[in-house]
Amino acid sequence: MRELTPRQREIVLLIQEAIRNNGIPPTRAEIARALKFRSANAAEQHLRALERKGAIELLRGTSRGIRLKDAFREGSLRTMPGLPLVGRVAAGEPILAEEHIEARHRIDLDLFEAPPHFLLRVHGMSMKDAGILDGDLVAVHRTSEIRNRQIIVARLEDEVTVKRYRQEGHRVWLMPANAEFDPIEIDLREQQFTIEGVVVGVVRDSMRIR
Amino acid sequence: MRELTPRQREIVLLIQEAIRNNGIPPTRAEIARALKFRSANAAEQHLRALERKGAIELLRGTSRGIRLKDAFREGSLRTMPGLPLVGRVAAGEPILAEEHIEARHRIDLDLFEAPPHFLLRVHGMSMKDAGILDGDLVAVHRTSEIRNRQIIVARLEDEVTVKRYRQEGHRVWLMPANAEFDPIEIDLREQQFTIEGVVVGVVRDSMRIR
DNA sequence: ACCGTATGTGTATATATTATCAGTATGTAC
DNA sequence: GTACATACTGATAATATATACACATACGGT
Repeated sequence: MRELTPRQREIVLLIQEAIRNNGIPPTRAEIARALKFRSANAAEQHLRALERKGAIELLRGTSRGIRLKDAFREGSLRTMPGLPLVGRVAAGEPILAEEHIEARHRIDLDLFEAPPHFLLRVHGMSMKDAGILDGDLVAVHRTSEIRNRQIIVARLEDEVTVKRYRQEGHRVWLMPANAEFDPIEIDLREQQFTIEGVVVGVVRDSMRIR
Repeated sequence: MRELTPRQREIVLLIQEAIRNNGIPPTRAEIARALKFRSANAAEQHLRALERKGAIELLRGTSRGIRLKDAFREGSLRTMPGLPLVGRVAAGEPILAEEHIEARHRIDLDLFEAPPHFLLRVHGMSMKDAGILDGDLVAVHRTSEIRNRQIIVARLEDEVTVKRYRQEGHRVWLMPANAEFDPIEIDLREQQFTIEGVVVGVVRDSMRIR
C-alpha cells in the first residue's frame, strides 16, 4: 500500500473521529464542511484516492458507506475475537485446533515486543526461575526464526513444552529455568522436533498464594 | 428504563449486527427488509419506541443517524481508554496522578480474578520467587480489604512497593519473595502506611533474556 | 513538454433516506 | 368502554447524500 499524503491522513482521522463521536461515518458534505472545502466533490476525490490506496472501502450507492480497513480502524480490539487461549494439546493434533481453545482474551497486541498469535497455559514449574509459573499463560508469537537463549514453545514427540532454546550444529538443548529439572537434548538428525513459536510475554491471571 | 419487547430486542440486535458487519447503522428501509416489514414506517415506529425507552438515540435529519446507548453498545473495550500504566511514582503524589501514566493498555478485565484498576511497573527483584521480575507489570485491584499472604501494593513513606502482606495485631510485615531481601516491619501505631490495592495479575511485556 | 497525482471549485442530478400522514389490528391497564 | 402501547401497511413530501461532469492549479517524474 502506498503512503498516505498528509491531507489523506487528515481525512482518515476525521472518519475515525466521526465514528468515535457519532457512531456513524461522515457524508461527503460533512467532510467538506469540517475541512473547509467549498465543494463536497473534494471529499469524494479524497475518498476515491483512499480507496485506491486500500485505506478504506466505499459502499456504492450507500449513504455514509465508508468502511475503514483493519489497519486504520480504531479499537480493532472490539471486532477482534481475541487471542485464543490454548490449554492442553492432545497428541498428534495441531496446537491451534478448535478443541483446544478454552477461551479468547482480548489484549492490546502492542503490549508485547512482537504480536502474539495465541496464549498457552503452562503446566509445571520447569521455567520457575524465568518467572513463568505453573498455570501462567504465555503469549506466543508463531515463528520458526529463533535465536539461542530465547524462550520458545516446542513440540517434542507430541508433547508441547516451554523451554529456553540452545543450538549447536545439529544438537539442540531445551533448557529448563529450574535447577530441579534436567535439560532435554535433541539430535535434529534423529528426532521429531517442531518449533511452534517464541514466547513474547507472560500473563498471570490468578495470584493464588503459592 | 422500561423493558424492551422481544421485537424491539430484535431491532437492537439488527443494529448491532449492522454496525459489526458493515461499520454503519442500518436505514429504516434496511431494517424493514431484514425483518420483512412491507413498510419502512414500521421500522421508524420501532426506532421511536426504542428512543423513548432510552435504548438508542436518533439524530434527526441524518441518514443512518442511529446511536446505540452505552448499555446496548457492543465491545465497550473499544471506547474504553484502557488500563493506565503507572511508572515511577514521585514522593507525595497520588499513585494515579496523570503525570505517572506512561501509557494505557486495553486488556480483558475478566482475565483476572478481580477487575484491575491499573497496571504498575515493578522495579527490582524482591518478588522474584513469586514470579514477579524487574520490569514486570502487575495488575492492581484497588481495595483496602486484604488478607494475610496476599500480594499487595503499598505506600511506605512515599515509596511504592509490591510485597506479600502479613499482619498480626498492630504489626505488619511486608514480606519479599526473595531470600536476598529482608522483610519490612511496620508498627501501625507509629508509621504512615497506605494500602493501594491487591495484585490480581502479572503481565510481562518483554522476554528479554535474563 | 507532457503525464499522472494531489488538491481543490462549482454545478447538476439521480436516488437514498428521513419523516409525516392516514389507516388497521391486537392486547392490556383502568 | 376507552385510552394507550405494540405492531404493522401504504403512500408521499422533503431533504440528505452520492456521484458524475467540467474546470483549475500545483508538483514531481520522464
